[in-house]
Amino acid sequence: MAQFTDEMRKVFDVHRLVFRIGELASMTGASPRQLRYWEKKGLISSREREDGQQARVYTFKTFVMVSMIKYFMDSGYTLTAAAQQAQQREDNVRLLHRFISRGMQGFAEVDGQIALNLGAFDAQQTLMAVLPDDGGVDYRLVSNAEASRLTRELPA
Amino acid sequence: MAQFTDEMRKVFDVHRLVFRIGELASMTGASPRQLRYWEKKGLISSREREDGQQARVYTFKTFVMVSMIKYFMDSGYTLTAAAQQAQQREDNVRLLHRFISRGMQGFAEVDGQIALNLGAFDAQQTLMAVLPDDGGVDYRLVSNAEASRLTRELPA
DNA sequence: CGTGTAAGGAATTCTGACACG
DNA sequence: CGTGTAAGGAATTCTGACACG
Repeated sequence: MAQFTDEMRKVFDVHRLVFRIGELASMTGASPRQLRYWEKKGLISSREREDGQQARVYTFKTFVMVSMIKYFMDSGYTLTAAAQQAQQREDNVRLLHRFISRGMQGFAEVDGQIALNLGAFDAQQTLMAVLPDDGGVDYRLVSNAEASRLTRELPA
Repeated sequence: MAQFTDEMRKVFDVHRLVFRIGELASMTGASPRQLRYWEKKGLISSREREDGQQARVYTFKTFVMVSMIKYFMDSGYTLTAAAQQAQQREDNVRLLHRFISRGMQGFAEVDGQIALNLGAFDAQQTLMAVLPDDGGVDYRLVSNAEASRLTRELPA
C-alpha cells in the first residue's frame, strides 16, 4: 500500500493548488476589490510573483483564510474582528491537515466491505474504518497479520 | 463540536474550488493544449459555461484526474492507457473523500495532547486520534462520557 | 475604514488551422 | 494520434484615483 501513498500523495496535496483573483472571488463570495484590500492590509497574502508575472497567485491556505473571514463577516463581525477569529481557527485547520496526512495507510477489505487502514492501534492490532450503509463510520480492530492480509493491492 | 463541523465544512469543501486552464496547467504540469485536447476526447470535463462565459472552469475532481493521467503518462503509459488507469483510481479517491467527510467529529484534548475525535467506536466508547512527537498517529478509546468532557469548545 | 467604479495597459483564453508524425 | 505554434478577438487583472462615509 506504500504504492498508493507514494503515488497519490501528490494528487491530494492541496498545497499544489493555485488560484487567481477571479476564481478565488467566485469560490468565496468576496469581491476582487475586497481581496486586494485585505492583502494590502496584510490579512491575507498572495504568492511572490516571479519575474514579470502580473496576476496574483493565491494558495489553498489563503482560500481557507478568505472563506473564514467571509464567514465571520457574514455573521456580523467587522473586517478586523473577522480576521482575528479566522486566525484563531487557523491552528485547527493545520492540525486537521496533520491528522489526515498521517492517518491514511491505504484501503483494505474487511468483512467484504471497503475499509480504510488507519495504521497501528497498538503493538498487536491495526485500526480499520468501515463505511456502513447508514452513512456513518464503523471502526474495527484486527491483528496486524490479518491487516496486511486484508489490505488489498491496488490495480497496477 | 457541531459548531466546528457546521462552520468549517464549507471551508474544507474542495468541491467549491474552481480553476481556469492556466492554473490547472501550472498545477499539474500538463499544457493548456493537452488539457483542451483531453477534454475534446472526453477524458476530462470542464464545468458548463453559463451564458456568455468564455473561459473553461475546472473543478477539483478534474484536478485529481489530470494529476493522475499526467502521473501515468510520465510513467510511460500512452494517453489512452493513462486515462484508463486514472479512471480505476477514481473510485479510491471517492472512497477516501467519504471516509474523511464522515470521520471527523472535531478536536479534543487527551492526556494534555491535541486529539481528533473520530466518533463512536462502539456503544460505550469513542475513538480518539492523537499526534505524538515522533510523527505518527496514536489511537485511544475513551468512554463516551469522558469523550464529551474532553472535547474542548472551540474559540467562539 | 471598507468597498464600488471607470480607465487604460498588460496578460490570459478562446477557436480553427497548419505542422509533424 | 497527440501536441506545438502563430493569429486575432474576447475576457481578466493590474494600479492609482475618485467616491461615499
